[in-house]
Amino acid sequence: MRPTTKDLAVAAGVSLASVDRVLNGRSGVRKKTVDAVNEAIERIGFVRNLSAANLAKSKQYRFLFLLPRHGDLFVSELSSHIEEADAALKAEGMDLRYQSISQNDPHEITRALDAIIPEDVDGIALMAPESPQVRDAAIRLKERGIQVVHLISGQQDMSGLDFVGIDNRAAGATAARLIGRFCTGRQGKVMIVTETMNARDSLERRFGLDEVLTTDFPNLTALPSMETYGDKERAKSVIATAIKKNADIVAIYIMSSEARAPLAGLSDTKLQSKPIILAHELTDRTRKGLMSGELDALIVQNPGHLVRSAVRLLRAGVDGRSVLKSQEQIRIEILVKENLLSEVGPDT
Amino acid sequence: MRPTTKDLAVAAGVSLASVDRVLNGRSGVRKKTVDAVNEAIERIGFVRNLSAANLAKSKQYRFLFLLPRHGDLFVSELSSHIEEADAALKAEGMDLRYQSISQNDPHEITRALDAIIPEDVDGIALMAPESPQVRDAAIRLKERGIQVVHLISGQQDMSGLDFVGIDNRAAGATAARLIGRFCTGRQGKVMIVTETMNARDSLERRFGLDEVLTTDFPNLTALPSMETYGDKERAKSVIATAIKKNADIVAIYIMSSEARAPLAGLSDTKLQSKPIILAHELTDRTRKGLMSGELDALIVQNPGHLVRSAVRLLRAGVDGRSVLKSQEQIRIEILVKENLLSEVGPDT
DNA sequence: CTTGATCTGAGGTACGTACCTCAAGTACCA
DNA sequence: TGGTACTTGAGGTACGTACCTCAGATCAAG
Repeated sequence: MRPTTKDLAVAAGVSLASVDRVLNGRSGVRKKTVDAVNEAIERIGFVRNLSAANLAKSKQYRFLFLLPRHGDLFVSELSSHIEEADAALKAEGMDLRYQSISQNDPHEITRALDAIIPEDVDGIALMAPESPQVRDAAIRLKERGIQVVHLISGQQDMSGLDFVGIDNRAAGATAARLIGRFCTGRQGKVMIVTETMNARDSLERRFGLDEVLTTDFPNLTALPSMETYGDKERAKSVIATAIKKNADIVAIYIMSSEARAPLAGLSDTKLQSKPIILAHELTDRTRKGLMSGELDALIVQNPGHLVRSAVRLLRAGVDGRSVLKSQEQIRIEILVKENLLSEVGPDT
Repeated sequence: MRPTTKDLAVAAGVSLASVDRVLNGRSGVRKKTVDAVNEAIERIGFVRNLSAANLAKSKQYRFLFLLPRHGDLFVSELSSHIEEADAALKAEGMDLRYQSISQNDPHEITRALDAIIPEDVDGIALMAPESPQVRDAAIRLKERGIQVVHLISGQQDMSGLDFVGIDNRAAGATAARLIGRFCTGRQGKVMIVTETMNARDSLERRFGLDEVLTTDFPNLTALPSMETYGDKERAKSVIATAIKKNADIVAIYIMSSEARAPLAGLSDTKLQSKPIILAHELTDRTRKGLMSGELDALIVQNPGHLVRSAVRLLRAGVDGRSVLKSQEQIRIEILVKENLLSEVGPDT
């Protein structure tokens, strides 16, 4: 059997009370006693029984995800994974919820953040576009004892707040690598479409893309980023204009997580030859596109991982534990038609 | 606060003892009572407190991983992830170990399996080449009340035993897709190297590769699979012979998890133009190869996921729970230089 | 040596579930 | 109607940790 706190007390030559004081970092313990306990922990290989600890604490962790209101398909993926994680983690004392906030009004977001009180919520996972107001509100939250992590987009100055999401520079670079490889021996332009370049993730992806494209694929020239603002008609018109000016487009990179508008805009256009098309995130739309051959590859972050990673970070924050940030790095996954099905993958 | 068994008893109008009988599937309960309890569970949203349950059971799960003795780099990756998982899950009553078994002697493997007794071990994760003797020994284990899952390779007739690993047919198909895409506009041969075609995974990968290559990439012709038997010198000679016969090799697919011998065999060969090279699994060697440009892409299964998935399956087996097999599907990941770094990824 | 502050030990309760025993209840059959 | 088998309830202990109180020990400074 594994050693218990009782065994630990005996091994350290102190009382259970002192062991408790050391283990839970309470004050009023001589350094000598602390050392004795720590030494005994090492010696007998004591590991705190998490089940018992959680039970004794009978602690509930209430975490709130704040997601953009007029969400795209990827946001609905996220919310369904939140529900799933909530169900799975209920048994461990978790209570996960999500709530919609404005997509672009910093004042509304700030008001929502300021309205949150520690009595209701232990931590927040915030998915919101970058703005100084929001950043300050997040810091105020933290000062009120509420944990905050940034989800997916992140703020420019993270101010010691944690970030959950992929390295978007690397994601853009990955896209460039695939595009370059898929276009071996061809010369031409790469069209880049996104919802808005105001989003930090789009900026970083573009940066990573350019880096690899200019270095490794001089045969390809990236066009200026085009913005759809999530609007189909606008997407159609800007794309049509771009194609008229550049008949030699060989690849198209859809940078934003919402691929519907750009894909709709592309539907009835004509190019010299079928271009390579890359998009982000796995949704019903992009899955369909990949299966049918409309899309050539996807660059994806796993929404389940995002949610669970955010929860782990928030929980570590509440418990005052530190977390290896590198451990919470979200993988940049590449999907083609053939490895798409394996994407139902484990939680793990 | 969340409802407890006590609340559940009140809600169902029965005693705590009956609730316990229903929750833990004990016999001697009228259907009517069972229904009443289940109805109440739904109604009040009862979720068993896992921490309390684990504590009360004070159960230890002892799982043993059996890995091939003369393991390649990927096997060492696996064992280090087992140690990691062991440390992480100790607090939840897990005890994970691994042990080396013969790589190819079915009799020795069978002896090892038959020597395992339920007093020592609750479950086995077995990574061994396909053979009838081993399959039967695994079934005997199960009959003795020891859970068994097959890791990575799997047996032909799974006989109701669980399998943890990627869909190797799909992995081969993914490789074909990448090779085909990376060789756009080129005509030539695809060299296929593996340790041995006796392994089920190599067989299936080859099958998936051929399927996609013949359908979608008629410009590429796959050569017969070449076997290295893990030997550098042999690798050198077979590869040299193949290249002499086929100067138009445009791509090389290393199917086995051990890429060292084939890569060594390729090191001082000359081809008309630099071929595309794909390999499997992320090890120090393949990471280096990918970074330096020696390798163009990797097809990878995450060893941490494999280990945790095996543990979940074994534990579910011990607890008599069922698991959605689709939930335990291991992802087929594609790595290029740019998304390699994100591969330190989270557990979860 | 006294005083006050700091530290330690003893002992208790609580968390929610598992599992045990024993008595009492119900149903059915002969 | 009595006997038997099945079903239910009451009450208990146990798991390992957290957290509380209070008395007593130890220590440092005056």
